[in-house]
Amino acid sequence: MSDDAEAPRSRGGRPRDPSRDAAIVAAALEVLAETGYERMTMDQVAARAGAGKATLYRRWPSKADLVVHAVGQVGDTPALADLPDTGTLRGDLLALMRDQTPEESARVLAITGGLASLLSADPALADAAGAALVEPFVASQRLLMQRARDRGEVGPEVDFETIAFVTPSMTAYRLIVQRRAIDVDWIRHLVDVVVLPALGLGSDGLDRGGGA
Amino acid sequence: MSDDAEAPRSRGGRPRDPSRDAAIVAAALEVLAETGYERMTMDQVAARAGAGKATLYRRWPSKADLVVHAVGQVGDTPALADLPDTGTLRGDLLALMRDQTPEESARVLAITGGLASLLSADPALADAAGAALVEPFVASQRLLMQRARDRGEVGPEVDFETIAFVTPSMTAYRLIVQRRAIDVDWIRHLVDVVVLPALGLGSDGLDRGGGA
Amino acid sequence: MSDDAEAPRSRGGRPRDPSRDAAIVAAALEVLAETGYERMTMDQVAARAGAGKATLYRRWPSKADLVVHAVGQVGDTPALADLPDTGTLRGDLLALMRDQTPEESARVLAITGGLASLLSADPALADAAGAALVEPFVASQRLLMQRARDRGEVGPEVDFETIAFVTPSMTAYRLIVQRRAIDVDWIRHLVDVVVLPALGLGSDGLDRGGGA
Amino acid sequence: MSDDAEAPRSRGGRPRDPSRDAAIVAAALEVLAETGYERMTMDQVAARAGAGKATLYRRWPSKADLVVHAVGQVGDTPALADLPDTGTLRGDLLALMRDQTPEESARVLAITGGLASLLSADPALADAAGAALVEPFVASQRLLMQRARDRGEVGPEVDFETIAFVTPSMTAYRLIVQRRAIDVDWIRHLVDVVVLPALGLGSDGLDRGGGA
DNA sequence: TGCTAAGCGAGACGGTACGTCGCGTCTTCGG
DNA sequence: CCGAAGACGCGACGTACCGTCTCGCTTAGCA
Repeated sequence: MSDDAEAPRSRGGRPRDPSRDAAIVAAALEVLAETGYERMTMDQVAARAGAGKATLYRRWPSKADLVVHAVGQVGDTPALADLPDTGTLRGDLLALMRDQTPEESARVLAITGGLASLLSADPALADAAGAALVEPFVASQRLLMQRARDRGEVGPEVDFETIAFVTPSMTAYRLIVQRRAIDVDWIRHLVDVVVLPALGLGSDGLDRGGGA
Repeated sequence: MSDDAEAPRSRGGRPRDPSRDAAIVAAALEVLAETGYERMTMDQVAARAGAGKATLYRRWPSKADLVVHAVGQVGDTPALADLPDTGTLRGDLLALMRDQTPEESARVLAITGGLASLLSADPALADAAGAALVEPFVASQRLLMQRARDRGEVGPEVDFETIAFVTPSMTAYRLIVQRRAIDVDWIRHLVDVVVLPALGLGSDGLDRGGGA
Repeated sequence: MSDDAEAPRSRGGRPRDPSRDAAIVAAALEVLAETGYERMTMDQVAARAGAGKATLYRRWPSKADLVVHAVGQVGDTPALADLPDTGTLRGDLLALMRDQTPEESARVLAITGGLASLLSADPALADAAGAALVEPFVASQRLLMQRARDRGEVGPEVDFETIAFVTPSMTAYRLIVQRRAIDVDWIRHLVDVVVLPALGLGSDGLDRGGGA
Repeated sequence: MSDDAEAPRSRGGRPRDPSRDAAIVAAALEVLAETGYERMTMDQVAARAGAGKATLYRRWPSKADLVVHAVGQVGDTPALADLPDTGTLRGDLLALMRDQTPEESARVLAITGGLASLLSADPALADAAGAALVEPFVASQRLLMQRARDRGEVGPEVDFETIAFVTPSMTAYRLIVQRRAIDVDWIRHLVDVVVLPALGLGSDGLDRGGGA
């Protein structure tokens, strides 16, 4: 990845005001959470950010791009580096979700709900959104499982490719279709009932009973 | 309480032409599959149905309502009565998907992709869409599992509530986010690697290896 | 004028209810006076007449035709036979307008105002409207003048063709453009100041002073 | 009290492009002359002006308002300052109409015909149309007569208020109801047969014979 | 210090789709 | 076959939003 792909700042002229980026993204997320993607308008966002529309379009080429970028900011994308390490896969998977306060969860719910529209707006955009929002999530799942295999916790024959999508898929479904928040109990239940069994980590005193 | 709770006004006036409903819904699904929700226009649908726009709006109050209704029709909602009965849960779950020809699958993919926008347009609408499209799917999963329990194939302690959502969730994710079609191999892999293990039906000669 | 131009009432079937004609025309005039031609709708007229729209269109081929017919009814078109005969042209011309009560005048004002739209809707229609509404008026002017000439009151060289249009034109202008009612004073002023001088009947003790 | 009582908001924002006003008004007049008010559509006007519909509606709140304004522009309102001055009232009145080329006359005919609809659309609109189109015409008549009085050509007792309306009224009638163009012969006949006699300017070698 | 190029808020602009409404026709029922 | 009721095809209306384009002003960085 070279640096030179960034020097079109020809010469002279007022530099962009970085404070506008933050204001616009914040306004976009607010409006998105309040009204959903369809009903959110660029004028609304500009007005709430105290910006002109040209300032928005100077930074992002379209409403969809702005939203993808904004939403990408909110998911404090668990950096693959500092994933939790509790010693067991179960502990790791639960820890991954533990930080989510209820408020944060509600906010993500609202935004995610408002986001679904994007997925069909444009195939390329759907890919971008998927890559920006979901892939990091899938990647962390995969990485935790790989660590478990390295520890010998999981056998070498297990196929991660499908199982790594279980939690992201079901989380997305719950957020978007069911519009229900993600809480620790639900995550624990999902891990114990679906993910660990699929990985061959049987029912050893895990949560196996009924749940919502 | 009788079923025919439908005699709203009638007395006088030309009755609605039921053939228009069908024509409109068909046209809507065509256009939806071809262009996606955002680019589909009501004029387009009306023209293709050979109808006036007023005829559309007399039946559905908005574009979104029309689409939700139309999409609800397409799911040849597996009638809970005639679900497959192959003797084993695995056979049943695979048979559930077997009818899907590739063409049908591609069509569902196109429509589903075009539909995602709707989920955020209006919470009530999202509920309606969810209820019309996904709940029947979840219900058949649940019912097949219940039959397996009745046969003694699955223990009484297993929690269906979460597991019944695995296949619908992952199917939706694949269709909407990944935009990949559903084929039998993928379904078999999903069933063998995730669903059956979660139900306690271990790896007895099942597809357990890697897959896409 | 032969009778045979009227016998398409083929055979059998319920005869038309003549009371509907009157109800429809009355309703049309009401709505026309209240809202003007543009804002008057056929549904409105039908509803007020307690009729179905088909009943309207069975009698008149279009909204414009209905209105022309209806307005033609209101102008109790001075039958050329029983024109007033006071012995002098001035007396005749004034008598022609004398019947108009203020209420009648206001009603004509309202309707005429609502009518103007018609004149441009369709050239043929404008002709029809002109023929039905204005020509009889012009004809009575012409006829009164002709009688005056026969009496020797007016010389044989005077050209009626233009002068017969003076009162109709100025009346129409006042009603449509100025939206002011026609009253006896105004008519007398018009006759004395414009019409009679044009006919060579000079200012002999006539109203010659200023007026509105 | 200064004249420039016009500084509504300004501060910021792109100013309205005055060239759009002209283009829109021109397009409106073209379409109006070609098709009449009823058949003229705002999309048509916008397309021909190379403008968006919003640009039309930003300036005029409705189709009717646009047309009234546009038609008001067409009347190359004989500036009261440079009215003809031939030395006699008859010469002045004829000169007033002389500039009208046949093409201009046909154009005015087409537009005026297309305009009549408006008169009933809304009383206020009718007033506006009257004020914009007819009042200047009446005013020039009145002014020419006043000059004749100042010259001693016309006696001080003659009432202009009614006579000034004769030519405008009869012109409007001819244009709108009869849909016939205005030509010099007809004007001369009108002046000689009606207007001058009403002013007490007798038949001294004037056109007094029959005419259309 | 003053010049210049670019950023900025504001909002007009060309398009395009929306959802509504009116016309004139057609289709049911009951008389 | 008439009449009330009202659905139908068509097409224009006026509104709203997108993404672009001016305006007049402000704000660096280079001279």
